[in-house]
Amino acid sequence: MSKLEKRTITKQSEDFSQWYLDIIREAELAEVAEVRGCGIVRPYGLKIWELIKAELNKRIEDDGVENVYFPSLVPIENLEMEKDHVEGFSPELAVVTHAGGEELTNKLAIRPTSEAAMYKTYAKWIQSYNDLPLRLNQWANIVRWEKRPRPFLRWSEFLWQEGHTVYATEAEAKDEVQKILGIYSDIYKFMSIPAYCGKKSESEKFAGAVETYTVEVMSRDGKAIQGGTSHYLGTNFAEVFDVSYLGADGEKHFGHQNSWGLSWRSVGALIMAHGDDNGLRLPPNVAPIQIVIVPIFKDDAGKTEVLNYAQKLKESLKEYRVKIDDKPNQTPGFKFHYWELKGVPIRLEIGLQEVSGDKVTLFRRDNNTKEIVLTSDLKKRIKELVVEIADNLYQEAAEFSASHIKRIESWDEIDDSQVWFEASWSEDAESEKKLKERFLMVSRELPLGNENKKPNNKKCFITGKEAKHDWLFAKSY
RNA sequence: CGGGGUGUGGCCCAGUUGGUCUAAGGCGUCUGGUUUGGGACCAGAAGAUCGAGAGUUCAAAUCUCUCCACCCCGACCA
Repeated sequence: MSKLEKRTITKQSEDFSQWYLDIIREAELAEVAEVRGCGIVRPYGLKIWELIKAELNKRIEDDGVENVYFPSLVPIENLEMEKDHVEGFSPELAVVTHAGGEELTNKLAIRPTSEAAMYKTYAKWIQSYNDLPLRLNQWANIVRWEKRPRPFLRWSEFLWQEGHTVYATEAEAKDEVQKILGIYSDIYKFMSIPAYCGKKSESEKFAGAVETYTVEVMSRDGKAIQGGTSHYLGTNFAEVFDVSYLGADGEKHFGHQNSWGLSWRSVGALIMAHGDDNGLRLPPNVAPIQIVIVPIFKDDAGKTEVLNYAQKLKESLKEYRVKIDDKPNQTPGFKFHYWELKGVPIRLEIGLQEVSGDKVTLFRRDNNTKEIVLTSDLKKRIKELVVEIADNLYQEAAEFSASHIKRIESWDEIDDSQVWFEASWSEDAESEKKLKERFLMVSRELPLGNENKKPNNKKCFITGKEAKHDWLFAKSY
């Protein structure tokens, strides 16, 4: 019973929201900042983001995108140039009104996204079709004064990557939208999370976009998290900022633009997709520490022997992120719990038993099981396990997601149980509003595979009118 | 912006019909010692102008007023 009292994490089944906050605090990922809605991301939490970032950066650079950096302050009139854009973002703008001890004549917004910050410059850089395509990306901080912040998922200030590209033709631009969507989906797979790719409805798309594509992932409480978006902007912004080029035909044309972004919200998705009642469960790809070695000893003689052995093991595992937890005055049991809470995928327990037997006791966090491995087999076993753990977490999440999407045919089948559902929909905006009002659910996406497919049911599940496609709906964060 | 709630050592919190409160307890921290195979134990220590201001009173963490901050449920939201 005394052990139960030491539990510092609320059970998922009791209060998922509290569980999430507990994990973030106890696993030392982040804490609430002095400024409302902002978070302080601690080293362990930031490292997870940096591992995601490194992988994503590599993929987009491999695809030919270059990194760039624009200022975080944007003249507010730039933001006001595109009508839908300003309507979408003005409520959540943070504005700088004073600087240098004086009131500014031209107010500056802290970027809520960078379309308006970048495209005037794009207009200068692009003169002819020979300057296209222009494919740039920036890693940046963003400020959006949301009414209801949430750690990682919706902080007032957050870090993300935003790609901004310009093509001569619609077809090329739309190709890229899909390619980026694929990269985002791969990034979630890199985190052992299945992503559902699809297109947003009219009401849910990005302010100023022609089309928004999204990757949606499922949290373990059955809610949806928008994991990244890839927008085709058409010539909406190009016409406003004069992003135009002289074509081979000698005529002026507007560029076809895309923007796409993925933020550290993905860290929140990672926590919610894999975490359990004992804490985080990190896939090896994004684990700040992939292997933790816990030495166990009784006296000074044993201590030296065990620590030497641990050191040797660490050196033999150089290709992994390995930590030896040799803190004195903490019992092995304490350390086991601590590193399980932090989600370290593999733990090696080493005591005199292991040293004398030339073996290690290995614990894997994904399924919480132990096995004994001969030291001679350790490298091979770990190489297998890194893959096995990632696959297992992916499988588990995929099965969970799939089993929590149900097909429904009519409004009457919807209940308040918070799971996703698929239904044939008329795509009528009013009906979506009605769904939101009654069940707090909205359309999540028109799945990629359903775009060119007839709906399963000819009748819309809300209006009874003609259905256009099969859509996914869910409550979301 | 509506509805609800909370502010007490680094963290969780007890105390709120005003009076041994000179503010209790747990976690953590520090010192010494014993320990270390699933959240160790003993002894000692440090650490709080009780969210802020004003007021009532012999007496305020406790009552009154004003303000501030944060959290939760919504509205809003790549």
